[in-house]
Amino acid sequence: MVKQQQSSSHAGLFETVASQAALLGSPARLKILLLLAQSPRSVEALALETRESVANTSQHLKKLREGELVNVERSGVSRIYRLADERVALVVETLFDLAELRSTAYREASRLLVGQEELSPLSVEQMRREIQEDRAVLIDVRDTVESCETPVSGAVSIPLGELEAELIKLSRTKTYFVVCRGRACGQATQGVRLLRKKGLQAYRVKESPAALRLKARSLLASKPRKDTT
Amino acid sequence: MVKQQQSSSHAGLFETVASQAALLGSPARLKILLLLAQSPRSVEALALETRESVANTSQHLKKLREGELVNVERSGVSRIYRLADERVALVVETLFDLAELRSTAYREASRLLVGQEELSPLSVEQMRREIQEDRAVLIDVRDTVESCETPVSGAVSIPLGELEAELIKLSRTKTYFVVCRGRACGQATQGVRLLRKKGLQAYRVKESPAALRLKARSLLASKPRKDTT
DNA sequence: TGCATATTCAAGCGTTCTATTGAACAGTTG
DNA sequence: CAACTGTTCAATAGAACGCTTGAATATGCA
Repeated sequence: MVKQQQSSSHAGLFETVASQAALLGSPARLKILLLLAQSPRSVEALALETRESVANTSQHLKKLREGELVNVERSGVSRIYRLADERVALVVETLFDLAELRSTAYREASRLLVGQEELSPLSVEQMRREIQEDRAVLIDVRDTVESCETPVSGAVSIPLGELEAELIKLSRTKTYFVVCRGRACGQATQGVRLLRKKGLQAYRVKESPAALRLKARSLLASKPRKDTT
Repeated sequence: MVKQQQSSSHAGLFETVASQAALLGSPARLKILLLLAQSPRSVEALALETRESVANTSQHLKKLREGELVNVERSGVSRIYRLADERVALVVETLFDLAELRSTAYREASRLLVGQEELSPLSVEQMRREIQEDRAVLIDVRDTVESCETPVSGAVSIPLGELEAELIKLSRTKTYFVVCRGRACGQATQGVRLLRKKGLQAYRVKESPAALRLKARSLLASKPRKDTT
């Protein structure tokens, strides 16, 4: 038995937050947001990459638009959607963090897709130091479109498809960190396996480019260092 | 037209994240989580404070339990629910951040409930410095149960109901920062208005106790200072 | 043992959500 | 102007959701 207490929310504060949070409660929309976090895309492109119908994708985008999470602009015959704010990507990332922390179902699914042994044992700060001191190289295996639109500072762009051909140029004395779209993307794992098959020391970076950008910024804020790249 | 690209999610990675995110897409559950972020509570207490039926509250809690966001333990005749992890509170806080950033509806609702002019113009770090150097006092106006369970480091606990009686003891030369449950809670605003009516310089702290704890920790990590309190 | 209390369960009802289908609506290009 | 393309809209069926009601379960206490 507890004494009653004014809930102090006459207005729809919780309702507005919930309606935006509910937008993140659909796999289809999470996929869309993850893709938009890499680079702007047309409806058709999103539909193709999420394997959903165009109409369905358009409807999801409509909701995301109404929820002020994405913006549209016309470009010729198509409409290009983009995240309304980089911080939207970070919130999505936070949800993946949460699932990793607190959902056994997620961890099982993740084990199947991404593997564990490829993960980098180093923190982002440690990796960054290794890279800055030339003992390691950070490879971004995403499409060039994506790595141009949302570049990872200090990373070399080698799309996964070209990685095998580039292997010959890689130094055997360095450590390789591989980054892709983030947790829910298997590309980095594939890249790591490719590198390891050639005897190179390679690890997967768990964080998404957006999260890396944020961390880089806060690292710079707390202890400024000279920028490589 | 974009070249097709393996979506690389055979397993239900997005589905698992979405199912957890969907839990946060309901106002009733957000209220529950906000309350649990302050202190553990029984089903009945939660039902009373959220003004929902007990059965309904129980069902929401069941979902939250299945989603591994809360834990239960028996205590005599009632069952006490608590957040499974402090980081769950931070994710909820993040969603409120997002709404504040990106939902005009939220900002309107917030203006009605919480007011703007009471907000502290200082960052958390600045406030903490003021407090450590004795120019300011941080007042936690939550119930003593809550302020004991999730204390705010450096804060004095004066429940809102007792604030008026305590006014006489407050120094006129100091600045007062008032903290409550966070963004969606009007108590701090009421406290600030009370203090200002007496001519004291007072501001509302937007962050929740959980967020303050996190920030305090990372501040300590980056530039260690001696701990007051 | 039996009653009171706190919580959960089961069923039901109205609403909302997702994905599908087919049509409508621009802009673009010949 | 007409054909085409990319996108949105409208209508729909099926599932899921949120809340209510009433009953069932389990613990504490006389």
